[in-house]
Amino acid sequence: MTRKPRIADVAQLAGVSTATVSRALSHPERVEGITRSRVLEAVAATGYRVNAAARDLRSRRARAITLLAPNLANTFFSRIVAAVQDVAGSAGLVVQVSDSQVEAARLTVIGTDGRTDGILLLDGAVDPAIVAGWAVPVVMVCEWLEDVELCCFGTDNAGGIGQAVEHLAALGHRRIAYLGGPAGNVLSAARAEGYEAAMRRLGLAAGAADRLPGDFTMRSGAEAAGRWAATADRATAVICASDESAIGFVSECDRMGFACPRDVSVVGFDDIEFSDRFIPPLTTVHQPRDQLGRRAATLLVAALTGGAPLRPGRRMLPSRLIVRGSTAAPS
Amino acid sequence: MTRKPRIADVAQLAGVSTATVSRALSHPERVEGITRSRVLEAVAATGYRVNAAARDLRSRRARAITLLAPNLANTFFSRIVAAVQDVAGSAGLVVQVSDSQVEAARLTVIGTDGRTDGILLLDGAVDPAIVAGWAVPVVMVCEWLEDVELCCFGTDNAGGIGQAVEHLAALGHRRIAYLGGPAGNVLSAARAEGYEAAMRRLGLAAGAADRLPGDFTMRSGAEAAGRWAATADRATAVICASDESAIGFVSECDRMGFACPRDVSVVGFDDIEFSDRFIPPLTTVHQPRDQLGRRAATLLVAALTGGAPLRPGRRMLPSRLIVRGSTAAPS
DNA sequence: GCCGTCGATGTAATCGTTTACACGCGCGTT
DNA sequence: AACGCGCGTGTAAACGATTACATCGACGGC
Repeated sequence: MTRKPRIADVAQLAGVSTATVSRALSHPERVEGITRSRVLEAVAATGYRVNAAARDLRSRRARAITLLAPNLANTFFSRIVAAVQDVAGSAGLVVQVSDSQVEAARLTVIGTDGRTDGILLLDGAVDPAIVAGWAVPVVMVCEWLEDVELCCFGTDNAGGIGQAVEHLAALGHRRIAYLGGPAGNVLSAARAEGYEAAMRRLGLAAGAADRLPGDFTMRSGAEAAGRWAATADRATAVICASDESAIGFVSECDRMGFACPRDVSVVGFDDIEFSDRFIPPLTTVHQPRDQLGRRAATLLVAALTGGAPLRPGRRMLPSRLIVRGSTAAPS
Repeated sequence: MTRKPRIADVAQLAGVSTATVSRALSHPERVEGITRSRVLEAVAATGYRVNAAARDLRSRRARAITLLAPNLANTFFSRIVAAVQDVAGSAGLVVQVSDSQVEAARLTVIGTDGRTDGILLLDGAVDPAIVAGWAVPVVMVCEWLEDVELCCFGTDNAGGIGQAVEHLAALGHRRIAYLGGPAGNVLSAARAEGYEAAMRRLGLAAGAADRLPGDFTMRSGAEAAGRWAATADRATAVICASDESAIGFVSECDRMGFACPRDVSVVGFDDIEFSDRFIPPLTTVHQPRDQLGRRAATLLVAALTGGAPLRPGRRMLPSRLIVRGSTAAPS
């Protein structure tokens, strides 16, 4: 078997220089039509493929972007991954994924070894010093870093929760509990604030027992249900910081003999695919994950290819309450 | 600002040759202790990071593997992505992801441009000719290519469905319908065969109306529910080719006023995270997705780093029916 | 007829490593 | 003493593209 064809082989076969071959492939408009077709013929004849490493080395670009998320298995993130892959792929960029919760050393390397041209960061809990050390542009999605000026896409968390509180209040609920997200998470904080603000605005009091600890997971939702059931004077509605925790909550309620929405109204956050098919269908705050991923990726790609500067600032897409079957008037 | 430090800068500062620096970093055992520490000091002092493109070019390795799946947004695949990323990351390899349903040209390039050292293919529907054209080792996960000899990890599909049929039969069901997967999919075929075989084995007849078309999605499950409800002599149990379609089926039944398992028993396939928290909790065939991803990745990584040959053949992990609340004796 | 310009192409330097090979040295063996 | 060996290190040749710069005609304006 013969060795892999190089650009020189193509050049020889086409009777031109390697420079012309290179140009014919990456800047077709710069070579004359007849030459170009001769080159393309030779490429086809030899089965030549450009060697990405050589190209990357010389042109100092990796033609790849990296997506960093705290939990790739999560259905919330995977939808974003898909959107990002779609736009990056169309732009000829490879998408690399990595868990953002690895040792600092590995995280540092990602942004400094030249294997990636830009980073999409979906985790607001990474050390800002590491992010600052990266040599490539960064766009944050969903979450953000508190004290760092970055370009960032997210949804209006407080506003979404506000709509949920209003919806429940309009149904007649007065005791509305809140099942929060993990401590230290920026989304947790923003959503909790949205809850507190809306409750105050509507003149509703939230007692200590109405603030349930959680961490976005189904398990934490189920645990919260136990806690909720154990309180003497139960809230008639619960707003959950994520759909997963809402599903955990409702499912555990069901196991304990409480029905939703008969005994308790429940609102989620995210509008993941399953929410619509849960029983009851989950009332939830829709987050345009596809849009989020798509727009963030588009911006990053533009910054890389067009050199359009990446202006810092939080771009918040509106969130919207989707009313389904898990909320009803208190009985 | 000064330019990025190169290996020569480190070498100069440490008073050694670039070869020694390179060795100190990639083959520490080949340089003497004192020299090595001098080099490491210099690396720290200069803030040097090896340039991945140069390294890849010279060593003809990409230090990356690529995962190809038909739908990255799907929660079924994302769990596998996470597992793969975990083992590859620990081995120092980057994971690239891509949609396997793109034009042939893009798919071809993936395996021939030297940006990846190996491919994890989760799609049994790609053109075998393309796969054959790839220059790197391939491991298939979950699905497989019918006529190509590849190393492949999967679960015992027919066996899993068999257990489901037996379980339902033991509960007293005689009319057991089957909601299939997309036509042309190898898993669909294997599971459908498992259904037919088990029905025959147990002496149960499956009528035409008992074979419902589907494509693994929730939507198709919901549609199947409509079809099921419309048949005169309804099956008392339905086995679905995926959890998603099972969830779609049950949820649509609920909307039509049929309760599960009171009016119909339903079994899923996959055991995705939500199944356990669905209402009712879904009886389903467990697929060890984490194990599947982990083992496939481990094997591929071993083949790449150790040069262990990748022996073709289907490695089928056992599947296991998890009995939960969506199945009961017919009423 | 001369000169400037422009477009197409070739020449060769360059990107930053890794690694085959050479070299020098110390040591144990014959 | 001669030799072989192994170890640690240096020298320099790859790896395979891209691209700045040079070259060469053709062409148009004066």
